[in-house]
Amino acid sequence: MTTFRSEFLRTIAERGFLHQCTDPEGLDARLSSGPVVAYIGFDCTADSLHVGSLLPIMLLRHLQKSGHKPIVLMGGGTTRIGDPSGKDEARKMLSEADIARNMEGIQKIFGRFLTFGDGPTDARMVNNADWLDGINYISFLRDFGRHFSVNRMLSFDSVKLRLEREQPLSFLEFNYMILQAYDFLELSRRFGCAMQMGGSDQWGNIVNGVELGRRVDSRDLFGLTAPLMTTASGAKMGKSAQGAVWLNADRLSDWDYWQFWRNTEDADVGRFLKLFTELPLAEIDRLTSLGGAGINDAKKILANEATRLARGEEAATQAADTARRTFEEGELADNLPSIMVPAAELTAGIPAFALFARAGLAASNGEARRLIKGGGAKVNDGPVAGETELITSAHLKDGAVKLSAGKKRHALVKPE
RNA sequence: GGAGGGGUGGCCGAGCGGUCAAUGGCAGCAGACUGUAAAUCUGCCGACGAAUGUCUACGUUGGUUCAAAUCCAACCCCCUCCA
Repeated sequence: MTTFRSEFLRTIAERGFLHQCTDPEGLDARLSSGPVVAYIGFDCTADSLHVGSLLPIMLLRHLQKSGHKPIVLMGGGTTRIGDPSGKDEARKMLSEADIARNMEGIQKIFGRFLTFGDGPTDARMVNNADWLDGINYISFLRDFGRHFSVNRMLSFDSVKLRLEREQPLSFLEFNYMILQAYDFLELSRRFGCAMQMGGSDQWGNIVNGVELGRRVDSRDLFGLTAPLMTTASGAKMGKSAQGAVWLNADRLSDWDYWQFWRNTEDADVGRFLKLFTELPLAEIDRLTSLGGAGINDAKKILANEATRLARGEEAATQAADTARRTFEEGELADNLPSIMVPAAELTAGIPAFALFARAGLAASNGEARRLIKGGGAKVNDGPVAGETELITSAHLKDGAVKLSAGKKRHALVKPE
């Protein structure tokens, strides 16, 4: 690929964000000549986003940092219909209150990565329910439906794959790309938005939006996608022991978030440093060239930087400190995730399995039992005699009992 | 509306009257080896219970049977073809 003149394209190309672009030269010229408004759409089916969404969030951050205006589009309208993707499982119908609450939670995350406001390069958040809700079917079809060719829609990967695999594809879902294309048009009209970004799976939808803008308004719109994030071993990103790796602190502790990055596979470290931190490339090259034990230092830096972005400076240093004390010095760090247990209960004694389940180290009593039987459970770094061994206040050390599931997952039990 | 195929645990996918809490793979958890990595090997992997065990689960609801994921009926949903 040629060298870009615009800071934004150059940055994201160097850092590995760039997968496809509708018109790289045109976009480069446009970005070089002044601030550009660009957007990425996000679902609001949950009250937090997970690491899987981090890539697009970082794209918006780089965009803003290089002097352009990011728009965060919340899919309030589309969420209301129920996201039909991912087969036929129950389409959760979210109430407006749910959606509003989810948007609020998600907004908190963006506040960490973007600067919101009314200035020329300040980010803003909009909800597509604002225009989708009021659509009149007939006039919508007449005004916009005629610009879509079914023949062409059928040729898009998202649709084609489904048909080839004989998987269900509802009309609703088929219409998704039309609604998304319409979002782009609407944003270009309202805010002069000229670019849509997204994951590579959004390519078809984005291209449709670009074309709709040209046909209806003769606008020059641009589309850009980032590669789909997987780990080097091919797994989807964002899953951890406990499930999704949430960006919101109230869904996943700072400690666990830091640990997620600390446990990155060797082969991913360089790529992740480029994508999920803002360290200069030279520094990243230096870190990843260390090899051997040095790669562990690179992982710590990755964890620190990534945690700092999402959770703040303090959270990052605390998590790093806790990790150092827990893993490298083997002492009891009081910043581990902890649960409170009534002092009286602890005096009476709680069966080990029940305590592990309560501490969140096992999903059920049965799982806790298996963990203990399998020898993976530790109390105060010592072995557990049996599943039913009573843990009492006699086990308190420095005011807490340390439970461990394996070498990495720890929790403290404190009396209250 | 007609004909055919199908709906099984987080996912994929066997089973097709008892020995089925249901083969296998993926994902996950733990152990060994290491570097809080990967790869590899081993164990675990519905819930509850100290436990013989109990309960819940093979689209839904009924039925046949001593016994049903497996047979029958109706219904719901999906796929393909025809109208």
